[in-house]
Amino acid sequence: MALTFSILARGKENSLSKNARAGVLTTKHGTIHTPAFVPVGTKAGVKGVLPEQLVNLGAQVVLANTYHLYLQPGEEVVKQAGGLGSFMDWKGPTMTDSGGFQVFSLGAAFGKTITKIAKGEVIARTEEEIAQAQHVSVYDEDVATQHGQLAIVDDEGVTFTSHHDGSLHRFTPERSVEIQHALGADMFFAFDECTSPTEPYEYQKEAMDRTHRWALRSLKAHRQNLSAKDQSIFGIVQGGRHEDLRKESAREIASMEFDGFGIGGSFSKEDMQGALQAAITELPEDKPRHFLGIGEPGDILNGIAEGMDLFDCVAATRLGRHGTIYTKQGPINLTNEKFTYDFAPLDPHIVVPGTEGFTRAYVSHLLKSKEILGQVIASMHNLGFIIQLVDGAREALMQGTFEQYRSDFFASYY
RNA sequence: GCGUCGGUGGCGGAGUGGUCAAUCGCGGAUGGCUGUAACCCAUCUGACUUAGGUCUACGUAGGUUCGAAUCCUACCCGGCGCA
Repeated sequence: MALTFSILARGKENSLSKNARAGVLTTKHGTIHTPAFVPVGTKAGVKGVLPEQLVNLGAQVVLANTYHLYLQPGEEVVKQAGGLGSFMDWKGPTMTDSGGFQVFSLGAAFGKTITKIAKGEVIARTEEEIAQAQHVSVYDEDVATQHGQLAIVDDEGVTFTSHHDGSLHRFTPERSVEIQHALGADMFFAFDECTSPTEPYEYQKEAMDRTHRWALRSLKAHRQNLSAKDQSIFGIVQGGRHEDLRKESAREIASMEFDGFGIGGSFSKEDMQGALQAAITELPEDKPRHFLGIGEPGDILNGIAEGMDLFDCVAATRLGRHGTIYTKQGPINLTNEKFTYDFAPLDPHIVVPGTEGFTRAYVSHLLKSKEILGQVIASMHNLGFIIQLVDGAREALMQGTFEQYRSDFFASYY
């Protein structure tokens, strides 16, 4: 077994967080205490933060991306380097995402304002809009350009136009797994289709069924490659915001012999909790669960409450680079004028190793003057904030005080 | 002193008779960002405003014209060249 998982503590019976758990996940490259936050290093590098600093911040595992590394530098380079961890000099456990998210971000979501989390009311597209969108059975080379998209889905796989040079590339579940074997992460995901919440029910169902078939193909491709037996594969639950589909998807994916499970999709904020609850009840207790692409501090605590174990999210580093830092009182945008003379610590209520001596005024200055150090400090701060938040949640679960911990957080964070 | 080129909004720099409160870039303000096409993107950036407009503006002062940042005259200031 490439991976073992055991649960050490659970949320209190009859509490809102009775499904929460704290556990230990072991891989060939080390142990992960869960719940855990997984910093994202899409292209085999967490933007702005050295591996050594990640360790100091408390990071236990990092996640990279198949699509991006396949395009650059190519999986063969990573393979010859000795695998992802060796390539980037990260000594702990690693994960890779399958490229399924790029089906969405370069496909239906391309050039749109809609992203991982949709804002406000989600309105299903009209039949006309759907007809014009990316769903075709036979790939037409001009379709992508025509509709301003870089990814086109069909039943067999996805055709991408490289965002680097416009060249055409093809991903199938088998190909994604093959690349992920070359990347060699301890844990990786089955190839899936992440859908837009604006898609109607019928399409969510169709995409979900396709994701299930792809899951089976991903799993089969993985099990057939005995040289990859140190790697673990996670299946991904889809189903959009519909609770019945989420349930069905979770049941279906759970019936397959995956080592762990991911919950994917693009949500509107209001639908997230419901979709999560619907899926989780169908997942086996004894395997790790990863909430893909989530999230913001509050979303993570809510995910933990529902029983999720792993979280990855680009928000911490992206927000940091763009000038926003997390504080116990909520996020603040350090580039705002009001921080020019604010000589307080970034967040007076926490200590993030490596950034504890910097003032808001200083980092504000660095960010506004576009000094790269500002982005580094803000990214480190945000990663440290999230990791400590999750560490605290794990601690609270062990102590039986998680519900209190969560409500304390929401009482001051807004 | 003569000649010549030029003086435009915080800065750089377009515009060279009406469609100009004036393209664009920088700077500034604010917002966005949740499996990273993301050191990115969006909006605003003369004043007042009942948000439709109103007023003051393209070195200064006059003038031509229905109409001038744009044409003419004088002056002031700057670069360059010659004395």
